[in-house]
Amino acid sequence: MSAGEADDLTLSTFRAFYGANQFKIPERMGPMATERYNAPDRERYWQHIWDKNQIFRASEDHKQPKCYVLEMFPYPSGRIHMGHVRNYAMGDVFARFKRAKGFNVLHPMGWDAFGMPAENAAMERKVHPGTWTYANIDTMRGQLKSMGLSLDWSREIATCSPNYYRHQQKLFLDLLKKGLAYRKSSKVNWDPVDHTVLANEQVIDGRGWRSGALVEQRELTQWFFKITDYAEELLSDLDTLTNWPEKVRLMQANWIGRSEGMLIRWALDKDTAPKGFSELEVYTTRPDTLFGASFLAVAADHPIARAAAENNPDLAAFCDECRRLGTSVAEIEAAEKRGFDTGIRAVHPLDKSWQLPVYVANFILMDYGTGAIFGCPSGDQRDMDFARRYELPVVPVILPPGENKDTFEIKNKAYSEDGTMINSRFLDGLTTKAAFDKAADILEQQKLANRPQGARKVNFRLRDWGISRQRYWGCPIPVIHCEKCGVVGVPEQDLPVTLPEDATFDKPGNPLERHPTWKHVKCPTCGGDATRETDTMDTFVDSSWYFVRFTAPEAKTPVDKDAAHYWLPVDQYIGGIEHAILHLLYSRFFARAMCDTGHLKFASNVREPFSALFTQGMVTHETYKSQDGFWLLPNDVRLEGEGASRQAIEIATGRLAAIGPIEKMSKSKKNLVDPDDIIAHYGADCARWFMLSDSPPERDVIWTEAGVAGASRFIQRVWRLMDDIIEAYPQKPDKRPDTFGPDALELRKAGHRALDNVGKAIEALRFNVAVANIHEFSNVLQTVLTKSEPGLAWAAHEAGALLVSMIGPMMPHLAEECWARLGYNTLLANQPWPAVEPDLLVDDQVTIAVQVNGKRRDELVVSRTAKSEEVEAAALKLDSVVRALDGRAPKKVIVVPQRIVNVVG
RNA sequence: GCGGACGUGGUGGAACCGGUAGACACACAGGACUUAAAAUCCUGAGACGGUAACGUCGUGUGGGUUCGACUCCCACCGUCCGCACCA
Repeated sequence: MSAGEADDLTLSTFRAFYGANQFKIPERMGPMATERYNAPDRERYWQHIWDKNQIFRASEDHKQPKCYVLEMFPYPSGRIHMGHVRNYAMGDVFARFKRAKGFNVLHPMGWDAFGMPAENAAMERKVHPGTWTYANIDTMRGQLKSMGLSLDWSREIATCSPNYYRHQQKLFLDLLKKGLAYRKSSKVNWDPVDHTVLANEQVIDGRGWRSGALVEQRELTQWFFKITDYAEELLSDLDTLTNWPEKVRLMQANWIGRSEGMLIRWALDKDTAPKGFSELEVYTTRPDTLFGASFLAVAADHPIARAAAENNPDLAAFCDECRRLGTSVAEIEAAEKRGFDTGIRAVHPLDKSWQLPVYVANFILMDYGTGAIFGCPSGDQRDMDFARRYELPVVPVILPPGENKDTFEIKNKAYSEDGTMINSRFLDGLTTKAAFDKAADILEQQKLANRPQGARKVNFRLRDWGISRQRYWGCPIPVIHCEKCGVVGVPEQDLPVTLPEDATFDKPGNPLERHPTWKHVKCPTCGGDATRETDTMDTFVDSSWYFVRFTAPEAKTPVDKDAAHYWLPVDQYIGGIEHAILHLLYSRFFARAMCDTGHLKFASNVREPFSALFTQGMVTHETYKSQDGFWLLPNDVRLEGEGASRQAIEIATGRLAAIGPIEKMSKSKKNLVDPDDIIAHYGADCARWFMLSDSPPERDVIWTEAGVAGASRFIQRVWRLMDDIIEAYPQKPDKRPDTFGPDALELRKAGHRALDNVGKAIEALRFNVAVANIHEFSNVLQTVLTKSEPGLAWAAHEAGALLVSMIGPMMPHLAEECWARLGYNTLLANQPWPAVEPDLLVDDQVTIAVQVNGKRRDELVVSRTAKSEEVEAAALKLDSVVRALDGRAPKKVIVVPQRIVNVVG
């Protein structure tokens, strides 16, 4: 695929097609214009050519340098939306650019195909979820193909296919063997609308992320993945992800939530403790504040609370009330710190004669730490609020820097920062940190019931990942429950466990559970009657390893280790910020778990699946509302006027419609523009170009008709430029001339400068900057073309080729068409990125600014190699400088070569 | 409450490591071509004053460092995002 190599198939097909389809729009559009470029028509043609030549298939030659470019695969919801267009346009520019730079590029596409919407569709429209899903995939595949993406479609996967999920079941069984998958009974988030359990990550403000229903707490036996085993590594390895957005790393770090503290066992007073309880273990990050303690508190679900409540109806009622307390933002903010004295007394670990009350409190979480704390009101605002309400002692133990011990007073505001210890006996005078260590050391050596009283402990906020879903349209969990043998993994030769086709969706609940036969099986171990697990896996499991499967989608095992070793990690991953925690954290966990179960190996010792991540902004659009209060599609309104007098008119009724704020495109607000309409009307290149222009890719882009029309105009302009080149210089001179006139040279410089800038911009995913540079160059080309001088014929053809190469990754169809028009017999998509001639990047003459006292007064054109003294002398002679100095003598002159002169006077 | 990001013309945005702020584009205005419109081409434009040359001001606000600050430091204001009783 080297430059200049003729591609016979392409050439002959091209000529045949070209001859037969001489543009169908023959109208002359003005004196300068010839035929307009018919994008939709030509795009179909080039897509056909690329497809026929299979040029985007990744090479299996593992000796070449590789580049794995991946965009987050879509959920097949029905049709692609503008968010997809933006995401895939960006990924495609990068993939095509890397191909041109000589990499063996893997750029695959697939479908995140399991999930609730398919079941909802089944319920509403009485179609099987599979039928619905595959129909959507067909539609969306067609739409993606119409975008002209450089995808290797031979690797397409759908997670709902048994060919995919059979391997996922194998992975599950191996995780089970390794203890990384386990079952436990626990309180779970139950979505009463979707009738399913949700992961903590899927509960937002106390509501289900999909249904929006208030989540309830239920005690159920569920499957979990032991992501907490990797908490430390998942946190510390974030530091290696230097090509991830800082924001995402921070969000993950906060989510994992590491804290260093200690577990402390408090002895309970025998007379007051419930039967069977002699001690209470608490978790704290502040053992240094032990002498400021004034109470202990446990969660309502804590075993000791339950035990104490048995003989105390009032306490039992209080605990019930705590459990009912919601977790939504408003409820937490409104909730006061409340507690109930259990009557139990605990012995202070550093003073046996000191007893503290044990409360049940509504602000203690059972599933963090040990579900029990000691309260130090002076050092924690919650404890302070609690102490004031129940009139417990408030003893300041930390003196803030700069405060005086004798005058320092603490009112109702706790001080939780560092300082010097006070009122803390043998810790007095120490710094917070030293006091922490001293208290911790003592407690670790001190014994309570023959065991150390305290132990340093790192605690994480991260919980294990609950993956059980009581749904049909997901990957079946491959286990069998036998009364005699317990939980038995499905033998490998019986995989895949497939979903029954004849499930019913007419009522809520799990169709697998109520299926008459599916779950009744024989136990693989003892042969007795047993039942299948009817839960399916969270769909986030499917997307946690699909990028691995792409490296060898036909492999008989889940992973072809050689292929994975070659291709992974993904070199550039692109997707929405909404996956900052869920998908990206799960995938990082999976990569490690797959390594530890022997499925995967990485070339590096860092087990990160995505070495660079880019999170693109959303596509937004104005909203419109009719006078009846209904949202209107952009297609349903006509816009008139501009500025303050701009107004929208509802086409159907002719009535005025309200123009609302610019928001993310969504079905609910109806501010949608269908990519199909745009592609059919303007072409895919236009949609792509618009998406890449102007807005920096990480920020939101506002979709406007005017912007699209502008992009379309640029396409026609490039097309005319090719006409102009060919018209002015029908033949590209074979030999490069020895000399170039000033304009020809200027054109060459502009071309190579642009080439350099555009390459760097694409590499850094700064597509808007690349677009600006291309505009700038095309402006130069257009001006210079009207001149006539030595070397211009050659330079013009070079410029044409450069321009076309530069737009190639962004508008591949137009570029391919122009490439052919310029007379090349090859596919541009197979051409290498042109080499920059470094000599052309430097100018002999440079323009430097001249400042007087930091204020720009003039500019000076000097030789690039001019000496500072010469520049200084020239600057001082300038009229403007003399005037600005107003007779004063310059005190100092600063000359920054090739940049600026500043005269201080 | 905690954490983070951002703030530049009418608009989207650009500006390398502290060195000519506003590249490029959209919208706008004027002109050319046209019977006309569309399309295309040319020209103009940060604000204020001035016919102009030119001057003053100008990157959210106030200070600081520097010969020089959109860029670095401090304080504040505003907008957006994430987390949230995590001991």
